[in-house]
Amino acid sequence: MKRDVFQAIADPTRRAIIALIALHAMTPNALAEHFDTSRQAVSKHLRILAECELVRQDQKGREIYYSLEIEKMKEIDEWISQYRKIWESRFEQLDTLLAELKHQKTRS
Amino acid sequence: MKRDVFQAIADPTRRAIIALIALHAMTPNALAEHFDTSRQAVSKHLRILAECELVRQDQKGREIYYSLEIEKMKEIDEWISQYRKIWESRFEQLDTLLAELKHQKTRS
DNA sequence: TGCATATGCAACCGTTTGGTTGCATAATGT
DNA sequence: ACATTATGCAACCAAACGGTTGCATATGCA
Repeated sequence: MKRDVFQAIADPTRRAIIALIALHAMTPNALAEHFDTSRQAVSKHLRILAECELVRQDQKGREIYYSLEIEKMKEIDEWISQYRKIWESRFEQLDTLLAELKHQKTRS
Repeated sequence: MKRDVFQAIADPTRRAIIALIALHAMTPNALAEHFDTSRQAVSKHLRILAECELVRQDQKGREIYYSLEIEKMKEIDEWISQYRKIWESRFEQLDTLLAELKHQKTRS
């Protein structure tokens, strides 16, 4: 069952999990307390996140600490960056247009 | 039926549609030729993209030209930017660490 | 006017999703 | 040793997803 990163971040609960473990590693139990779903549901979300390598697991005794694999987030950033280029270039175009208008006004 | 942007970009076909209409506006028929699904399936994807305001529709006669609403893409960029901050700060930390190590080596 | 074309919508269908409950396993503490 | 705690896994279920086909509507053209 191959899942990609975009599938993983589609669910709001998973995005919330990502936000939480980005700050510091957390156990499934600790995470579950932040949501009004069962611990097992959170565990399922973590499994999905682990499947596409968005989280790292560190076993400490019987506890497993999950933390964000920030490198994988770059994949999303790379995807959005191609569109960032578009709006940045449009902004530049607007910028030069405004400069031209200002120039015309000064001359009139 | 409220859908958010992350749901919308979760599907690979929709991401492909986004990539196509980012360059120039296209009709559903023209889009459908790029995929091996029915025109109606593409139409459904367009409806979902339109629901969360990721596309603009321009009617020209009986044709409807769909183009990317680039502003909405910034929403995704804003989300990812909070994590971009994390890996950039980590890179800086690594950078200063390397600088320190180099300094120590020079002094030894 | 009549016919082809472009599109959206509704109904249906198999698969996936996100949740639940129950159970098994392993580590901790008394 | 035994009860408690932390976790994952399997089975089940309703809802959503992504696709299909069929049909309705509206525009363009001869």
